[in-house]
Amino acid sequence: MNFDLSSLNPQQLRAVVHRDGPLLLLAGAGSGKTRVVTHRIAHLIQHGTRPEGILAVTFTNKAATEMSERLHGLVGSDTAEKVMTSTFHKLGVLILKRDGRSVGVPEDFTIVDTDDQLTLIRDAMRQAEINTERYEPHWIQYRISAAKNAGMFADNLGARITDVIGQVISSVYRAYTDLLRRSNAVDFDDLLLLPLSILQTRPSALDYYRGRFLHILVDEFQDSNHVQLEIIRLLADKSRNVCVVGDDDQSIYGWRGALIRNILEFERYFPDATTITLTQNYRSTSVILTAANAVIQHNQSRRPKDLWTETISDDLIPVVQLRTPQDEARYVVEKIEEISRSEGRALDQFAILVRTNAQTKNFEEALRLSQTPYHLVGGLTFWDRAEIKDALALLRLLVNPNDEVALRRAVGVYGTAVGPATFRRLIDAAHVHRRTLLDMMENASGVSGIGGKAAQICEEFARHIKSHGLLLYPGGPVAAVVRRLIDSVKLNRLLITRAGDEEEGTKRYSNVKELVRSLEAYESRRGREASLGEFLRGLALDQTDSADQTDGKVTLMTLHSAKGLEFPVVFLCGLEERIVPHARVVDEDGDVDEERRLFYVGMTRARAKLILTWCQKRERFGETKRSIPSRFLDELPAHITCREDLGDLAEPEQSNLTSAREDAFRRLASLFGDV
DNA sequence: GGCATCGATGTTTTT
DNA sequence: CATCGATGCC
Ligand SMILES: Nc1ncnc2c1ncn2[C@@H]1O[C@H](COP(=O)(O)OP(=O)(O)OP(=O)(O)O)[C@@H](O)[C@H]1O
Repeated sequence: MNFDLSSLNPQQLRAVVHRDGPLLLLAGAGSGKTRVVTHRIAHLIQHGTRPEGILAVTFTNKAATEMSERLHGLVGSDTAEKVMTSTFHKLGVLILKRDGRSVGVPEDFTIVDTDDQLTLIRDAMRQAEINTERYEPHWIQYRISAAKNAGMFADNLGARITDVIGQVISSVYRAYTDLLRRSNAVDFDDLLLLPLSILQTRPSALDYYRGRFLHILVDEFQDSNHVQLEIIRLLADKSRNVCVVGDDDQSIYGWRGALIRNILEFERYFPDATTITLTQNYRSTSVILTAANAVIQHNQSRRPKDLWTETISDDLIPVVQLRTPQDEARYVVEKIEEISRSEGRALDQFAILVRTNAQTKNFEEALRLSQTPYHLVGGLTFWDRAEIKDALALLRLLVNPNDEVALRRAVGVYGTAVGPATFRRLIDAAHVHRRTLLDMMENASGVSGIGGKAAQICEEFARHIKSHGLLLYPGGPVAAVVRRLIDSVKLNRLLITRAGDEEEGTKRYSNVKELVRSLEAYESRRGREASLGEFLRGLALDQTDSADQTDGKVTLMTLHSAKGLEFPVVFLCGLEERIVPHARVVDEDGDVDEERRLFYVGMTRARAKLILTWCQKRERFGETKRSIPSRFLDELPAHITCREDLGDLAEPEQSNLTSAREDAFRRLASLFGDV
């Protein structure tokens, strides 16, 4: 073990060695919360706790990886590997795999993504006879998700909200759940809700997990929702060994059900909790911290904190005005080169943070053009390509022949002649005969209403899937079977036909081969433990390309993805009204304070240098519109910022102001008949 | 039942 | 502007 308690300040030390009962560490950005978590784990292990008995939960994969890496450095790889560092959703998969049968989920379940979810919601609306014109499927999807995050099943929701809208949502929710279960599938929210339900209703399961996880630690607890809190509550109820850390000022997931009160009122849920706060920031310079503190001060309800730092700096924070996002990207890339050269910083010390994934496009172009190595976090990935989803649909079917969404997609690729009507008949027949959809397809000619051509294609397709499905068995080869299936359906030709262009089709097929390579890599990693189902579930949960090295590369990502990370030099870009705060929040009377927290999170990622930029013009939905700087920029103390104007348009704020003033003047003048 | 064209809608943010 | 679903024609 390679860790040293003397590297902690007295408060941190107290938290690390705290023994009896629940512990809450509520502290500001960069005060060493995550460091406490990792050191606490190391300390527990050193004092005899089995590493397997420790569960460290985070909310994002990146945070889990980060935690795991820090742990490796502290206790060595062999030990670190045994500690269960996981996201809540991964933990949910673990519980569902072991105990899902009691809630109607088989071992080899499918996890549907948000696209599939929407497809299913549309189906469910049709089934529940809800007009898709009258109710926006997206909105229903959102409402169902919100209900799930609040711990409600369809019946709970229907009983609780008795007005028409509540009934509409709960009826779709019910039909949607039926569809999911019939497909042996769950959605992301189910990965939390169903495990909670298991823990609540199956005492033997609860006992098992309580015995397994003797110590629980949760990072970024301000982002927990109702269901997550309840899971922790149940798991820790007996041992009382729970340590949660977080910062109310960094709560940025309210839109997916996170409740700040989970952390602010922690003592209500764990009455015997000890609370420790940390006030020294070890990350940022005084200038950056002063700026961040000044901004977050504008939020109404928050726990006041007095964060301070010893790192004095007199570098002002540039607030740079650019003309267009293209200019902005070029400027940032040039600046990175310049700073990198003058200060001898490697490129992995730089991060470009933006509000939306769409904003990354211009930066990618500029980075590529200047041949600056970069790495993009999140956004649309390799796995979102149509041909990859097509191929994945085939794999999903191998594992789970009930996966309706996958079947529809896969058949569509395999051949024409099978459309919605055929599908409907198959589903109905499967229902009547209580067989899987794939079984019905195999005997499609026996289903009334399905004609020769369609039946033939169905049967052919079903035989491909079935015969290859038989080749999969526990401990057996995986990638080899998949390769065989892809050859036997002649995916290569199918993709070329579909693309209508040899070259394009071949390109798509090479992406599929890339997918197979990734499966091979997974298989050699897991050896005989490898299973296609696990590979697919892992992919649903985490689409990070593990081959994408971050060393020596600039990081480009959204503010949300940046939480918990730190970089010596941070660029916060696109700081305009309608971006930060986002238009949707402003227009729909949303939570502007959460947007401010997002800005705060961004600023506090920076260790040494923070550079803020905004553009005068920006394209939205094809048309270029004038932008004005984010209101949050006005909240920065003027004496620590330095405004730079690299735009070429007249100040829009001023011209607006002027014209408004002129307007008022004219109106006033007209009253006196003096125009 | 497939296929082309048209039009609405969307870019928050993640698992 | 680009995607995706709905509509209508073959
Ligand atoms: N006692 C300490 N002495 C020196 N450095 C420290 C100390 N505590 C924390 N740090 C350093 O400060 C930085 C921030 O720590 P950490 O990431 O744990 O903070 P955090 O509170 O989790 O931050 P955030 O909430 O903003 O994600 C890290 O680089 C960490 O190594």
